[in-house]
Amino acid sequence: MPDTENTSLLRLREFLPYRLSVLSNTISTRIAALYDREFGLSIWQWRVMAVIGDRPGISATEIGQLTAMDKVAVSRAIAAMIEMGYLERKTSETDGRRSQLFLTPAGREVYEMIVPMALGEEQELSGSLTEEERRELDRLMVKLAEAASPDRPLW
Amino acid sequence: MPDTENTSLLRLREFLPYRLSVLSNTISTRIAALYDREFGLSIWQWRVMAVIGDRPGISATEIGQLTAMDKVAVSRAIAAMIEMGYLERKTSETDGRRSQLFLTPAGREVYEMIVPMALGEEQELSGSLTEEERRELDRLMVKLAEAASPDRPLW
DNA sequence: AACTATTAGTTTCATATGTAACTAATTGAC
DNA sequence: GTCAATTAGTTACATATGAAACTAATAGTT
Repeated sequence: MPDTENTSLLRLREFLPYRLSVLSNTISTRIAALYDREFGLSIWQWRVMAVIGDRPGISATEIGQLTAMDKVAVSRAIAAMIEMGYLERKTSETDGRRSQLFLTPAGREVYEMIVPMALGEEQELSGSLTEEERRELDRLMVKLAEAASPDRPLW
Repeated sequence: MPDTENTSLLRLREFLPYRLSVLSNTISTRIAALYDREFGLSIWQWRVMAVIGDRPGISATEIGQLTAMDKVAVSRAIAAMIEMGYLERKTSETDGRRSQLFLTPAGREVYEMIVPMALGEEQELSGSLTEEERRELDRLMVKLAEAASPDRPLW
């Protein structure tokens, strides 16, 4: 049994973390370009908007928890969208540190346009899978997420 | 049929592009921390090293194609690892623009240590799946990659 | 009430990253 | 052979990102 000089072979393109990363980046880049072109929003801004659209009055910290973004990124995304006139911030009456975030009419307008686009994008993606495959993918991703962070309850 | 004010609902956490991104980032961050701590290598540097270890004499451009990294990122990763003494560059004799890259003995040493770690990491991840689930995930990812970039032959 | 610890969110700073401009070498057309 | 077009790789610049320090408000302890 010749023990050739090649230790244990590792081929990047068969390597799960690598493949996941490339796949995710391919998709994200594509979507980012779309939202940027159409609405001047970054992915992060769009994520924040998505959450606020779904839960008006939510705070920055909660957004961070829901989107797995860190608080600096959330803060910046909010600041930019307030600047653009898409968001409005009220200080919570019961806790002066906490902010409560809402879409402005202009923000809601964008939101209502972008949601169908986002869903369409997803359709195009997961539409390439059968219903059963989607369920299976979902299941596998949950398993991987658990394996990747045994501690944190990510989903 | 009440048409409530909520257009078509989008819940970020059920949104495939978002979920993929979070999963991939979770895994990448974890791996990046490991390689950085143990060897002072970034993920990009490690990817470049992985490819060179597998194909000594490869050029920067080819590395870019194999790793889906852009040429600037490849160039920087190479420069840093030459600086660290892990890589060696020879200019191709048949084409003066092309460089040929090799691991130095020090670089190979790191490579031989890191490969098992990387494989171990992957084991921990994909070890959470059965053999059949792995094959299925593989298949689904290929489908998604094709749907995401109908043009480019990514895999 | 005063004092410490904690939390929400922002700012600062250093680093990472991507785009575009650039240099150097090669190829191809004539 | 000369000159434009292409290719490999680097550099420069502008922007994005993350960690840590910071500010302001609240909560908890005595």
